[in-house]
Amino acid sequence: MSEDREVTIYDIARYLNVSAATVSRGLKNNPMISKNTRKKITEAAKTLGYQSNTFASSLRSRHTHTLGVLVPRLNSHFMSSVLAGMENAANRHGYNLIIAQSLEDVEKEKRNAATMFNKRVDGLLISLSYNTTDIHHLEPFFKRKIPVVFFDRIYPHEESTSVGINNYEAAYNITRHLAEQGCKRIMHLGGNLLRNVYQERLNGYRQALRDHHLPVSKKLYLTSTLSEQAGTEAARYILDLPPGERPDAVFSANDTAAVYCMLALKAAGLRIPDDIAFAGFNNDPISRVIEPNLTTMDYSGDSIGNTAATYLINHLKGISNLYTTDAITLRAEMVIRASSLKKKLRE
Amino acid sequence: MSEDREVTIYDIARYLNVSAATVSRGLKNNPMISKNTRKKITEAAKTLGYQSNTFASSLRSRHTHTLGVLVPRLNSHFMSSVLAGMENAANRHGYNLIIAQSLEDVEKEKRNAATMFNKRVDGLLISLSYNTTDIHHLEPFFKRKIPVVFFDRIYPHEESTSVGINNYEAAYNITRHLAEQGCKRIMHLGGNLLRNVYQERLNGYRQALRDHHLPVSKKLYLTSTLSEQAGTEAARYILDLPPGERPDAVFSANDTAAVYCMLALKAAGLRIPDDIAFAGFNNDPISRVIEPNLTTMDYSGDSIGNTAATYLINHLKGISNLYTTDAITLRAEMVIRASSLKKKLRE
DNA sequence: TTGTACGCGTTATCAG
DNA sequence: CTGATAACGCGTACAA
Repeated sequence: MSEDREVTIYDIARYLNVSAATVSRGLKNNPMISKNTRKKITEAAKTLGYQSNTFASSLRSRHTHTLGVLVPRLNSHFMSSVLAGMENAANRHGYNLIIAQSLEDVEKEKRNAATMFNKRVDGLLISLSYNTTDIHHLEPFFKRKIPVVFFDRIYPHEESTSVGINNYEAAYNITRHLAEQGCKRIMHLGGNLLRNVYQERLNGYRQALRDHHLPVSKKLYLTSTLSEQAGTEAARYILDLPPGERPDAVFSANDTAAVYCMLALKAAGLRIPDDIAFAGFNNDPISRVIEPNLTTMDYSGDSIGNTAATYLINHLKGISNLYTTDAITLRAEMVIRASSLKKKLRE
Repeated sequence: MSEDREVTIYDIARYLNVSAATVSRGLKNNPMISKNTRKKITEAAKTLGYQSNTFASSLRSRHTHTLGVLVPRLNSHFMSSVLAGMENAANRHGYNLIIAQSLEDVEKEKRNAATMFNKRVDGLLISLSYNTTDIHHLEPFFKRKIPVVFFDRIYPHEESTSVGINNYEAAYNITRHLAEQGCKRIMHLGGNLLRNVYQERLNGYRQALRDHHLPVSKKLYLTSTLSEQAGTEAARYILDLPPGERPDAVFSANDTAAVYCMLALKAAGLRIPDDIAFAGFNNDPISRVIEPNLTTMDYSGDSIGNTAATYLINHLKGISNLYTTDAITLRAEMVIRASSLKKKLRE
C-alpha cells in the first residue's frame, strides 16, 4: 500500500492532471484558484496521504515558521511558564518553537545561537545567561534583520525589543513594604549584577532604604546564584553574624533562595516574621506552601512568554513594524503574605 | 559591508576558484580532501561569514538533526526536568529539539504530531495527553519508520520503545509503607485511568491493600486531574465524610494534589500525620517545603529525558537497532518524610 | 583529489 | 484561473 517514497505535489498533480504549480497554490489557499479545483486538490492530497515538506518550502520561501528560544535553564517554575506562554502564542499563529538552554554558560549560548541561525529561525527569543557580557554572537541575526526579542534578562540594543517587568519599581515597593512593617536592618539576597534584573532589583532596594533612612551596608547584601543551596548558605551567613548586626528582614531576588533560607533559619530556631521578616520574588508555588507563606512579587511568566512571542510574530507578519528600543513592561504585583508582617502591625 | 544575500558555498567556491562540491566536502570534513584546501575553505568560510543552510542540507540529505518533543504541559516541575534532560542529551549529540504541548487535548496532540511530521523530525519523543485513546495520529511516523519513543505516559506499541518507571511497584511500596505505619483506611487520589501511569499506580495501591487485608473501597478512591484545585477538593471530600469513614492516610498520585490537600486539611484543624498520614509522588520541590515534609516517590525527570533522548539518538545513529517492545525502566525510590510517620512508630 | 551535473520538493515568475 | 520553468542551497554519483 504505502511506498517508501514521499508523496509530493507532483504525485497529486499527475493524479489530477494538473500542474504542480496549481497544486501548490491550491494547498496554500491561494485566492486565485477555483473553488472546484481547490477542493479536488485537498481531497486528492488526503487520499494520497500527502504531507507537505517544510524544508523545500522553507528553502524556496525563505522563512521557516519557526522561532528560536534560548534560555538559561529550562527547569524552573518561571521559565517553564514562560515557555508554555510562548508555545501557546506560537501554536496559535502556526509557528513552532525550537528550544535550547545555555545552562548559564556564554559559550553554550554562543553555540546555540549559531545553530538557531543555521536552522534559519524566523526570529529569536532570548534570555541571557549569567555571564554573558556582550551580544556579538547575535550579530548574524542583526545583520540579516532577523528580529530578536529579549525577555526577562535583557540587553539594551537599538534594533531589538525587550519584554519584562519594572524590576526597580518592584524591588523598591517590596523593600518599602518591609520598611513600613518596621524592619530596620533589611538584607538583600541578589543575583549576578551583569544581568539587568538583579542590578535593578538591587537599585530599587537601595533607593528604598535611603528613602527610609535605613542603613545600606555591604554586610546586608549577598550575591549568589539564588539556588536552594545559596539560600541555605545565606542562612548560615545570617546566623554567623553577631546578634547586633543581624538583619530583621530579608528581601531575596527570588523565592527559591528565600524559602531555603527560611527553612534553615526556622530549623535554627528563629521565628518568622517576628525575629526576621521575609520577602521573595516570582510567586513560585513554593511561596504559597512555606510557612509562614512568603510575601513575594507576582508576575506571570506565561504573560511574558505570550507577549514576547506574540510581539515577535506580529513583527514578522508586518503587523507591527515598530523597531523600538522601548521595552514592553508588564505588570508585577506584590502579594503580601504572613512572612513579612511584623507583629506590631498585625495587632 | 554585509549584503542582503545569503553567503553560500558557491560564494566560497568562487572566492577560492574551486568547485562548490569541493567546498561542500571541505566543510563536512570529507576525508578525501587535501588538508590544504580544507584549511583554505574553512578560513574562507569564516572570513566571508558563511553559515550553512540547514534546510537545503536537510532537503538533500533527508535528515534534520531535529527531534520532536510532544508533551501534555510544559509547566510542571517534572516535565521541565524531563525537557532539560532531553535538551542536554540532544545538544551533546548535535541535535535540536522542537517542542510543543498538547495541553491535555488529543486534538491538539494530533495537530502537533502532524506539524512535527511535516517538519521532518528525525524522531519523536512523546508523552500522551490525558484523553488520548489511540495512536492513529502517529501512523505517519510508523509508516515512514521514523522512530517514536514514549516516555512517562506511554502506549504499548510493538515498534516503539518506552521509557519510564515501574509505577505499579512504586505505588505498591508506598502504600505498603503507609500500611506498615499502622494506617487502616488508606485513600488514593488518582488520575485518568486512560494513562498507564495512573492505572498502574492504582493497581499497585489496590494490591498492597489486599495483601495487608485492608479495605478496598470506592469511597477511598478519587480520580481527578491532580491539580492544586483537585487537591483542595479532595480535602473537602474527606472532611465531608462521616467521621467513621474518614481515611487515616492518603496516597496521592502526585505531590501537587497531596500538598494542596494537606494545606486544606491543616487549615481545617486536622493534624498530619497523626490524624491523617500522607504520601505523594514525584518528589516535587514543594514536597520538601510543606510541613510536615511529604513522603514521596523520587524519580528523576532529568534521567527520563536524558535516557529517552539518548536512546532515540543512538537508534538514529544505528548504534542501537533494537526495536523492542520492552520498556526501559528507570529507578524510582521512596523518600520517607514526616508526613507518613504515624506517632506509634516514631516513639 | 577535484570538478560536473543533477535532483531534493517547493514556490515565484512570467506567460497564456 | 492555470501551466511551464527556473530558482532556493546543498550533497553526491560519476567522471576526470
